[in-house]
Amino acid sequence: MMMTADDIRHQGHDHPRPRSAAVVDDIVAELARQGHRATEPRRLVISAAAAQGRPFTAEEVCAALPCVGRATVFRVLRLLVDTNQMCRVLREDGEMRYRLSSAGHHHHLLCVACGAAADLSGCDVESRLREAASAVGFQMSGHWLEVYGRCGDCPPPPAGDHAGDQ
Amino acid sequence: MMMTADDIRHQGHDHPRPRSAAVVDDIVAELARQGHRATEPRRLVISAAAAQGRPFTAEEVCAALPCVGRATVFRVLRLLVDTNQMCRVLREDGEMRYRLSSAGHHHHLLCVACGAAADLSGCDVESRLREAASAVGFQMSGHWLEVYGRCGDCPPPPAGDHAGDQ
DNA sequence: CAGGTTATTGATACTCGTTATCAGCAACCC
DNA sequence: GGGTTGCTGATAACGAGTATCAATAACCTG
Repeated sequence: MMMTADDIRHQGHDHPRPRSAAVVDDIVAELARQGHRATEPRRLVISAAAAQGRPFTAEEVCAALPCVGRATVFRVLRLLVDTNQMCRVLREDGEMRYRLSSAGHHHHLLCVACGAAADLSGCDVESRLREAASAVGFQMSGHWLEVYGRCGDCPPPPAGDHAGDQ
Repeated sequence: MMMTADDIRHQGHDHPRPRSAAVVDDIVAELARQGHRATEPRRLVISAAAAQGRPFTAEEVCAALPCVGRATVFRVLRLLVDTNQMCRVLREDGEMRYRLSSAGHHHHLLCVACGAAADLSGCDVESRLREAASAVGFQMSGHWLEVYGRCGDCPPPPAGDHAGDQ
């Protein structure tokens, strides 16, 4: 009766083990390395997360996985965040979403048109901020940065318009 | 039976109209200019917000103003955010707080020790980000940045601990 | 591979912050 | 002063996330 993790990747690929399956395995392996069990619900949630093309909400995962309990979805997401395998993304309107990301510290480029996210790194904001902060006697220890705009795949808004966006 | 706005400023000042009263008047005037009525509950909420020394939650305002309904507190806070008289502040733990601020775009230095906030401006992160974003075909239109650390008034953490970095 | 431990699950009730509803009230304008 | 109509307060509802707890299933060990 239970769906398997592979049932989730229904993206039309012909390959028996698409990239997402490897991603799932990697994450599950990392969880195991940290003493967490490799359960089917976890695989399912991770797989569903990997299948998302953009930052997603817990609710979306719940909807995609009716066979997995709500509480479990939240638990797995939190576990992934706690083990640094997933990061939280703050949308411009204040909504918090999730995104798989095993990278270390980084920032996001969030497309306000299509909702896609890309990682931003190789940017030295950090040192700049540290300087500016210390100039007013503030010792910086961390920061949160999200960048909003329009990704390369989205057509620019018609010049001089007020329609079609908001 | 209703408290007046002035009853709220009980900070030990002797002046009949402390600075906060002027702040309240300014904000109420701006609201009026935009077609919103100058009601007593609004004055009370704004006054309570102005009395806060650091970013606050709606709950704190509710507690400080038992005579004002919960819904109204939230309504006024939202109105102030929508009219750009107040900004939202994201704490490191993800909690959202409010802060009066009529300034334009700016960022916050948030002290993780005492919870105080200071505005950060005169920092050219914006242009840096714009460059870094456009380098990957992303047209930046906005950003959200919070800086965490320790303000000048808070003693540095005891040497040799791990607090303060990540 | 059976068998025991124990982490994990799912259903549900609950919390918390915030918003919707709606009748009554009170700013504002004339 | 009196009428419009925006605003208020009480309350119900909401959405995201967590606590509870008995039942289940991973993993270890033999």
